[in-house]
Amino acid sequence: MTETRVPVPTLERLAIYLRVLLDAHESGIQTLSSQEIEQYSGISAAQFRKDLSYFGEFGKPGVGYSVEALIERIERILRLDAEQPILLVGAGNIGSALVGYPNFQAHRLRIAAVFDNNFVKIGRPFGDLIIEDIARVREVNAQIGARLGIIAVPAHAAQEVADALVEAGVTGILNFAPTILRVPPHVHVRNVSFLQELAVLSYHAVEDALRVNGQARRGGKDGV
Amino acid sequence: MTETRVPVPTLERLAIYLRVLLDAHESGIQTLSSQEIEQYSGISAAQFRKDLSYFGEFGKPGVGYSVEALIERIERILRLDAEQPILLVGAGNIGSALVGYPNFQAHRLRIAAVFDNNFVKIGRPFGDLIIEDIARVREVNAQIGARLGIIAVPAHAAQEVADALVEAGVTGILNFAPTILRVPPHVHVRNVSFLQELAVLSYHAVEDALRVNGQARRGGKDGV
DNA sequence: GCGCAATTGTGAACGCCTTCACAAACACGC
DNA sequence: GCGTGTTTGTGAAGGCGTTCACAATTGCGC
Repeated sequence: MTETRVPVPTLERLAIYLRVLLDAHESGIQTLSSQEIEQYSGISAAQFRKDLSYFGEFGKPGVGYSVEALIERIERILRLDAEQPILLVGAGNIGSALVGYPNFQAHRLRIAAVFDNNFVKIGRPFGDLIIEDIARVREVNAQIGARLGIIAVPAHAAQEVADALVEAGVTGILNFAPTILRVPPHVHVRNVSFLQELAVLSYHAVEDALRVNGQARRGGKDGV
Repeated sequence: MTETRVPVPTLERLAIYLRVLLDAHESGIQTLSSQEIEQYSGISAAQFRKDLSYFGEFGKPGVGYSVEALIERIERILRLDAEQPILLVGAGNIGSALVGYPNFQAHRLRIAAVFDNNFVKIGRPFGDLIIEDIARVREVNAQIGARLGIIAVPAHAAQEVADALVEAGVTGILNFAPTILRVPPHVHVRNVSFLQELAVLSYHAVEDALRVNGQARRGGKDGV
């Protein structure tokens, strides 16, 4: 039933292509070959063509891809052709950064409401918005109809917020809290974890430093 | 030469295990089986055991893993056993959120210096730190010796900052700017892209909504 | 119109990570 | 001590996404 024919990595790359194409469009470029897209995106030409092939044919052999048409196509695929309202929960540091993030606009993503559970914050302005009570999320989203939500609260509160968002009709959650969220199968979660990213970099950065210094790795697997 | 024996996904999961283990440790739990870790982390027991096998043996058959010892082991693998200083570039919204992010501490990650190129900001306090001139990054890092850097500047300035960080001795970069960074082969980059994450969610959220409504997909691949 | 150069779309080969399945190791009770 | 139940560590199998390679298609110049 849940036919996820399109690989998730492909979707992730579509967003990258879109960015490259928007840049090119702004520069007045009208046509791009997969080869050129490789130059700008760092993703191989073959990969690009394969990714697009999941959604049909679009380029012209010997010519390439129409920048404008491809932008429209990818936007339609990613449902970024119409404005996507988003519910933000958590009016703290991260929430603040997100409200002020300038790049959403270009992708027609808009934070349509902000929630918190701290009664001191509720009612206060937050960017262009007023912080609302998380208890009212369902009520508010009955008006907005958002399918996307962002969780930017401390880890211990994240699950509760996730439940509330799902209750309110959200089917896609971007989670900044360092916790595993339990959600119904029809809801998609993507986690953003600075710590995880930094941990991976930490491993590589120092690992490489040891190699560069010509320092021998202590023998066997145990020498880590 | 560059023997990356350990898969990157494994490293990403190590950070997750570490979090689970730290939680368990705090709860006074002394031993965990791979089965129980699956419960808490959402990652399969087999995967967990396989991941650990890259670094040697550690559990005891019939018993499980010592929480405390495993924490130490993973911290050593990820180089989080000693404090890791980090250079942050960009004293804007995102930079502000990062400086205020409370969870770094538990992983011994510390933002050791903040840089910007805006002379209005330079010299001002930023969290516990004073904003320094990005032009001095090399000089400053000669003292700090950081191998990790975070780029939290607008896309158009990101490449220049990356070059400066590499010059200053950084070998791992966490990039928040929506651009592909060109770096020497010994430098590792990981990108954090809210837009990309939201785009993927946008696809799924609406895709599923259509299915739930029982709305037939328009025929063929083109019906996207 | 026709040959040539460029570029697409895609089946097939490949490689890598995940999952499986089981022998080996250990605790515990009797 | 020995049998039983549990859990680990890991080769082998499997699945999935990437890369390869090439036939098909188009533009362009002559």
